[in-house]
Amino acid sequence: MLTNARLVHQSHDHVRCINAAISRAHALCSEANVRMTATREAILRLLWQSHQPLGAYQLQQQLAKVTDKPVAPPTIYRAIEFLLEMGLVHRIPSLNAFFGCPFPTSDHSNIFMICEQCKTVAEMADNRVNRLLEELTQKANFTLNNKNIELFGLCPNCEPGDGNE
Amino acid sequence: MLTNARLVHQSHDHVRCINAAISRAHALCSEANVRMTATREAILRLLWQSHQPLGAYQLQQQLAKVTDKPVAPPTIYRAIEFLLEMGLVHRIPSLNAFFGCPFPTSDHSNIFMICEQCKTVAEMADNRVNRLLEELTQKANFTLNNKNIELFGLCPNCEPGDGNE
DNA sequence: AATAGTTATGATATATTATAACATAACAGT
DNA sequence: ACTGTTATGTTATAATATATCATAACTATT
Repeated sequence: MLTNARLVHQSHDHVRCINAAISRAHALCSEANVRMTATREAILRLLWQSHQPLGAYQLQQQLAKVTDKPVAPPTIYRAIEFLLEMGLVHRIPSLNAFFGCPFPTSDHSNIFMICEQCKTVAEMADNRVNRLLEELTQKANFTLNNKNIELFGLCPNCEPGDGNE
Repeated sequence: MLTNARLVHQSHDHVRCINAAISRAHALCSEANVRMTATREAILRLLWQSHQPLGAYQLQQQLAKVTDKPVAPPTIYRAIEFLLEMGLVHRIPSLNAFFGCPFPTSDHSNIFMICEQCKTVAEMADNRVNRLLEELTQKANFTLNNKNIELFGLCPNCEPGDGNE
């Protein structure tokens, strides 16, 4: 099982998170011979600001603060589209929101743990889940191409009883 | 494992599907002391017309055909909200669309198999999946409340090689 | 059956999310 | 410098969803 849950749910040096993600992104792009432009990097950076996903229009607002000139929705969506294609970000359909993928190089059979209170998203990949779903869909003669597994609940920080601080 | 995959993917007496769903719905509502009104029934019926999910505005159009007077979006969304709460329909977030739940009485740990070609949705519930996800989330100290598991691929009818007809 | 309380719908407006279409700019290779 | 490609600007609009206030329908009790 591969997960960033510990990282997401505990306080950590998030600047390193961001920088690591950005440099990974640059590496992936130059490898793929595609351009990590200023806009794209800015958006990716914003999506890494926290572990909470952001909507396109939130991104637009945040971007307006950071850069000088405002940017229209299509630009935002184009950048997002690019980042999605490169596997650098994920979209959470139930939230209409996006966030930086912590494992851009691994295959994307991803499971998202979405905290209903603080909205942070942690990610998980697990082969047993993959195998099980593969088995079940095969029984139904369904050819599985893609998954979106959204788990809603409370992260350790928002769980009243415990507390992880 | 509980699934309606066979039913969805094979030709069957769909009028019975619909009627069964509607009478189950009535039963559930009278049991819960809530009202299955004409609008709500009409929408539920539309959502059962096929095994393809419908968006709110599609429902609005379809409803306009069936009934005489047109109905505004809030009415549609309110009916949907009610049906969702009663567990009679599901929303597929990636599609912004809704469809009739085949197992309104069972618990809703549901897995959706969405055909990328014909758009039909079959549903599945499986305890192994539930247990596995419970186990994984526990390891991450995440309290699991709800799931949305969307599987994208090809149903047997749309799979080129095979064919199930 | 009149009344009051609750629940459902009508109606209007508007918020939110996403894309179409066409123009311009920046870049990459010759 | 020129050309083709890729990225962004700009404007408009489509598609999805909700807020708000008014009216109607139902329910239970007098």
